[in-house]
Amino acid sequence: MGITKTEIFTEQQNQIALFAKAFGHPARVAILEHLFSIQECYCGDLVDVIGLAQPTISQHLKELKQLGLIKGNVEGTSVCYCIDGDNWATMKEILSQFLNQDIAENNCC
Amino acid sequence: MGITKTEIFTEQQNQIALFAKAFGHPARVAILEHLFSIQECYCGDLVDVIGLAQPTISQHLKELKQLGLIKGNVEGTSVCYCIDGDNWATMKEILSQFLNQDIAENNCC
DNA sequence: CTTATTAATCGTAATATTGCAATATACCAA
DNA sequence: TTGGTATATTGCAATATTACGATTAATAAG
Repeated sequence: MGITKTEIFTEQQNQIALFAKAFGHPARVAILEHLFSIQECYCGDLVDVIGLAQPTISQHLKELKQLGLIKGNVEGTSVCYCIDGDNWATMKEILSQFLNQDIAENNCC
Repeated sequence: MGITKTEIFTEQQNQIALFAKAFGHPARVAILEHLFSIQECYCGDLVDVIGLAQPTISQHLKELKQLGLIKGNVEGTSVCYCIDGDNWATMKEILSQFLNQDIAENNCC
């Protein structure tokens, strides 16, 4: 059916999945890495750096913005994007808890 | 087009995206959380616990296994699944490096 | 051998995602 | 006002994902 049954999962499980999905495409990984490395940049810069069409980059930026991971600041005809540090920290905390679960030694495999 | 242009991204960016995609669905998050909490379990257990149909759970297990995050051990007609500790640690290292990037203080937003 | 049990696979429907051309919008400069 | 620039939005085609019924495969039990 292509539709995820979110209602049968906990809010925490859905939230982890939502954040993880943001990193589930290399273009969004590349956008975030670029933002980390140069602090701030414009949509057009990302189009040049990454090599996808402008509407495609714009769409990926929109998803990251809707999740709160980045912020956009209008400067004339340009929009300057950067990481939203507070929300990034929150997301990091949620994902880290999931990643850092303790692994048992004696299991079936 | 629905197809990701993996060839224009670095191997590291694609790998982060691949791992993140594994956590991009709450059913797989739930499967992994359950495996962490009880160390090992059978496919049928997960069907009961999570509430998706058996073929659906089997499909999610297959994806996690292909990525190397879990292992399956055949026991008669059952298959016992558990976390693959080594590969989990590798994945955790790769994702942590991405999540723990330093955030600049003075940016445009 | 027959039957039950468990999980994998196949086939398919419904929906989501990716990517881009075309267009729209918003702002600036002359 | 006109033209240029930067980004967002729309519409659409191609592909991927999610979910499950039906079936198959493999083993165990009687």
